[in-house]
Amino acid sequence: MISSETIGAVAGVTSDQVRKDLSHLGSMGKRGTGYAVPRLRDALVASLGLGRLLTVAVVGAGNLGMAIGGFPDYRAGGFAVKALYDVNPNRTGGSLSGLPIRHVDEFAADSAQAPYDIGVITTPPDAAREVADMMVKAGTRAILNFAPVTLGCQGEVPVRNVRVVEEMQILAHYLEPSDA
Amino acid sequence: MISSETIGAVAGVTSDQVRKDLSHLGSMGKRGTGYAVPRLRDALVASLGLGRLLTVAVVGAGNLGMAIGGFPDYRAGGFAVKALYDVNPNRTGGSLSGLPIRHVDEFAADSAQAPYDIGVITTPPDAAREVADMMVKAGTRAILNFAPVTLGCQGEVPVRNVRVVEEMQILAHYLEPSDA
DNA sequence: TAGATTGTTAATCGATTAACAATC
DNA sequence: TAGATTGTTAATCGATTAACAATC
Repeated sequence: MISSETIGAVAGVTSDQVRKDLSHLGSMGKRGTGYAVPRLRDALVASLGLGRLLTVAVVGAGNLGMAIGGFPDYRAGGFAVKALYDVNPNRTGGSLSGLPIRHVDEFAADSAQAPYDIGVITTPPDAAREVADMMVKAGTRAILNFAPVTLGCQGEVPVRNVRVVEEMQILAHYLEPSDA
Repeated sequence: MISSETIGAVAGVTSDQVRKDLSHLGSMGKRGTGYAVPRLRDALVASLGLGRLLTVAVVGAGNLGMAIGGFPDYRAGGFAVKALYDVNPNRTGGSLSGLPIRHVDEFAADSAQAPYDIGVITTPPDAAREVADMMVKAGTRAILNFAPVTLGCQGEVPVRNVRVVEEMQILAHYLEPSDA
């Protein structure tokens, strides 16, 4: 058993917040005693859709793309990297540590049955927007953009129903004004 | 000149929001005509501290670290990658496309004069928390964590004054519950 | 003057926090 | 019963949106 107080202390939020959030799952706790951990975990897994690995496609088989897609450390923890895509036929067709490297033209067909949960963009900046549009059209559920360019809200396909994480760009906003 | 209406249309927000936000800079606009672009830009640059490049240090000179730190595309756009750090003496001492590869023990001393704006963690997961603590102690202003591990709010040094971007982990939260 | 657009005040909305009756 | 802790309702807070007088 665990109390909302304990969960809050561990997570760095208030017990009120924990109870409020958990109440969305229904009445999971027992008054006077707290929450049964196994039952709570099962309910969270079911609610958040963590019962399966999130599928990942990496587009851009350059150094960054291969580093993210190809190495074991970055293939752990709830994510299943399914394929690496590139536009250059010289790079495609083979595989990298068991990860197939496919031509970017095959992305849509590969997505037809089951869209990717996460599309990672590791192309040069001038190709990023085009790739993002392609992913949106193919039903990719989230886009993580590592190309040093802001995709923003313009483009052929409006980015809706898809969260675009503008990596470095967004980070800059977190910084306080320069003291220099 | 540009109006709040036009800025809002481009940025995808309402004109009210634009005016509200810009009012923090003081009275920059002219009623009836809008905002003078050069004056507005200057005020934004001054306020957001964009007058200089944000300095970046990458810790972990593995494939990912070298891809992010060493290649031109990822060194553009307002960021100046200053150094790559690693714990393995066999990897340190040299340079990668002009970027010095230094031993991680030198990080604190290198930060003493001018702390890094952004510290990028590209180590294996079991070293990430230790590196984050080191960065916080050294005054690093923001941390971008690429190690597939959640740094969270625990650790030797509480993470204060520093935004930790939990890469893949945070992204998962953006996804809606699985439909599978 | 008349049309346009700002800057600010008021209203709305949602999320967080506080409080507490319910109840284990 | 008495202490503990939930689940929910009310209060607070901040941010977004609406409205409009000021004024270019």
